[in-house]
Formats: sequence, structure tokens, C-alpha cells
Amino acid sequence: MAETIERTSKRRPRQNSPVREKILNVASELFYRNGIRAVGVDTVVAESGAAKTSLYRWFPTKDDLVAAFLEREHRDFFAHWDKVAAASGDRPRQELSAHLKWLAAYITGPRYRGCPFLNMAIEFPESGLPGRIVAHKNKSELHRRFLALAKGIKAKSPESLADQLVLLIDGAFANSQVLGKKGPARALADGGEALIAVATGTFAKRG
Amino acid sequence: MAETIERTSKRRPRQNSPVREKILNVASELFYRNGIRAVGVDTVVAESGAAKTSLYRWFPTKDDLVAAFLEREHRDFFAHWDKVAAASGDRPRQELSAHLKWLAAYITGPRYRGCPFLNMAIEFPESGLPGRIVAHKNKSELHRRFLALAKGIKAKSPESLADQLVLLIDGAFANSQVLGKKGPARALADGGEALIAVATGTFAKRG
DNA sequence: CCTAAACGATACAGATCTGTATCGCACTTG
DNA sequence: CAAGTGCGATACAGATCTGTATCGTTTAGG
Repeated sequence: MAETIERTSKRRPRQNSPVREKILNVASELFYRNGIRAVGVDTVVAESGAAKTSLYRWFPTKDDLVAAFLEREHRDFFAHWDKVAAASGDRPRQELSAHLKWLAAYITGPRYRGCPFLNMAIEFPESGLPGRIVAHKNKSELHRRFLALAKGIKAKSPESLADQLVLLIDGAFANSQVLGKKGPARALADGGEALIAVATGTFAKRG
Repeated sequence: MAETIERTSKRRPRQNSPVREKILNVASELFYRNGIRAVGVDTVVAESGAAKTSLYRWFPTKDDLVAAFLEREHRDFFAHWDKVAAASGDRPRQELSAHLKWLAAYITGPRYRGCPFLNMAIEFPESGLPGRIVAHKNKSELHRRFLALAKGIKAKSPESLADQLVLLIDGAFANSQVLGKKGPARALADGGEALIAVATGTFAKRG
């Protein structure tokens, strides 16, 4: 009799359903481009060609769909990070520059519309939402990785340098939504290098 | 006959109506705390005790109400800036530090819920909205003032320094919405000082 | 004092929102 | 073949959204 509950048969992709993929793809694009609150599930249904029942089968609520969107953005973001890290070998100083470089290019890209995690957190200030948990995870991880690199280059205060680099990056993410990609965001890489220089004492106090 | 059009009689405060004030106060508080899209005009009406007709008399659309909210935030923001500037006399280097300091304190404050201008721009990516114009004005002005100060301290590249400081500040504004005020945002002042030091050559390259 | 305007209250229009219910069809698996 | 499940289509529920229309009533200016 316990059989019926323990089912979990092979007949449940649970993740790889093509319909689920299609819905998530369309929703991600719309959420990112237009904002989450601005996009209704009906729009996602219409654009994806799926049925509303299918959407709610794979994502019990819109909040879950949003969380899935962010979860995938999170995975993709650090997958790219890992690639860049691997290409830098074991040279943390070079790796830092490489990250600043691709992040600057990321912002300059044509499809860029801000940081999905910052955007979500600002759209939904209420705490406890599934999407906010993913956003927090993303920014924590970003800080954690910069902290490791800051230690790797023997920064005087690694915590402080990691903080500063995160600020500079999030500032470029956010400000570009107001003053554009050719605004202050253009100073991301140079600013990062300056902060690294001070933190490592590559510059010595004068006078 | 032209009389009826040119009226503009004293019987039109057009700005100082107590009802208008009350509506704008309540709307500003709600928009800032909960987000603009999350707050309906009905809520503003209920909380303000005003009539819906009154709201739409003073603010033809919700967009206009949002713009009025941001317009006042803009005025208040630079009013405070001016106070700090005045207290710094004609010493741009000290003034820069003073601004970094009060901005850091601003973020730490209990009622802080991010930057109204960044928040609005992120909530409404569509261009041309009245609120976005105010947001752009605010960030432009911020950059303009930092540029003037950067020139005042004879920074090597004033534009670059102004860019970097704006990024750092907006980063603190935005990141605090995810990792909290005790997260990376705590590094705002120190990070700013480091950028200024490099830009002015207060640190000289070593090796 | 009298007229015009501001105001509160209420109802309403029309759209849109999230989420559910119900149908019949296709496919797969036992 | 039979049963279960995914799927599309559609209708619907109930709430909420922006904005308008229509009432009196109050208030202030010429």
C-alpha cells in the first residue's frame, strides 16, 4: 500500500520536460526584459504556446517560476565565472582583472537589462520570497569568491576589498539602468584595478 | 472672452493644497517602502483619507504622482547635499569625505529601503516615463557634482573619479537591498577614500 | 451673498491579475 | 488493450488595477 506514495516512476522528468523548458525560457526572457511584476502568467502562456495548466503543473505559483528563472541565471552566471577562472590558472591577480573585464563586457552587451538578482530584490522588498533567497545566494557567492581572490593576492584587508569590488560591480549593474551603459558604468574595470592596487599596496603612500 | 482661459486666479494653489500634500506624503511613504507597482491608487486613497477624485485632480495619472514623489526626493536629496557642502567651506577634499560619510549614514538609517531613483528605473524599464526623467536628472546631477569636486582636488582624470564614486554609491544603494546594510555597503566610505587617493596620486606607484 | 471650485463618498467601467476547474486528445507504459 | 499522465483549450472565479462619472456638501472669492 505504501507503493502508491513512493511511486517516483521513470515517467516523471520533473526537470527536463520540453514544455517546462519552453515555459521557463519564455518567462525568463520576459521577466528580465520587462520586469517581473510587469509580466503576467497569461503573457507567458501566450508567448510560449503552452497551456496555462502546464505552467501551473511545473510551477505551482508564479513565485516558483520566478525562483526557477533566478536559479538558472545563478547557475549560468557562475558557470561563466568558472570558465574565466579556469583560464586564469592559479594567478589570482590576473583572475581578478579577467573577471572585471568580462563583467564590464557583460554590461555593455546588447541584451543587458541590469542584474536579475538586484532587479528582483528591488521589485519585491518583502522578505522570505523564494526569489529573494536565490538573490541572496547569488550575491553571497559573489562576495565569497572575491574574498578568496582577495586573500590570494594578499590584500591587507581582504574583506574590505571584496566588499568594495562587489559595490563597484553592483553599482555598474544598477546605474546603467539610469544613465546607460556608456555612463559611469564604463569605469568599472579601472575602478576595480584602483581598489585592488590600494588594497595590495601596489601603490605606496606618498608625502 | 479670453478671460476664461487666462484665469489663473489666486484660487489655485496648484502646489500647496493640504489635500495634495497629504496624498503626496502618503504615496511617497508607500511607494518607497513597498515599491511603486505594489501600491495601488486605492491604497493611497484609503491611507490618506482623501477622495479618489482629489487624487486625480492633483495628479492626472499615477505616473504623475510617481514623478511628483521622485521630484521631491530629488529636491530633498540635494538640499541635504548643499548643507553638507556649505559646512565644508571651500575645501573639496574634505567635502568629498563628508559626502561619503553622510551617504553611508543614510544607508544605515532605519527607514532606508534603497535609492528611490534606481528603484523606479528598475521597476519601470520602459523609457520616456515621467519618473524616469526625474531619475535621470538625479543621477546626472550627482555625477555632475562629483565631477566638479574631482576637478577641485585636481584629480588626474576627474571624469573617471566621478564615475567611480557614483558606481560605489549606487552599488551600496542596490546591494544593501540584498545583503543588508551590514553587508558590502559598509565599505562605501573606505572604498571612496581609496579611489580618491589613487585619483589624486596621494598614493604613488611602488616598484 | 452667490457662484465656482475643491472635496468626500460611492458606484462603476473595463482591463488585468493569479490560480482553478473541466474538457477531450495523444501518448506511453504495464 | 487499458490506465494513467501530460498536454492544449477554454471558461471561470475572485481579486485588484487605473481611471471616470455622479452625487451632494463645504468653502472661499468677487
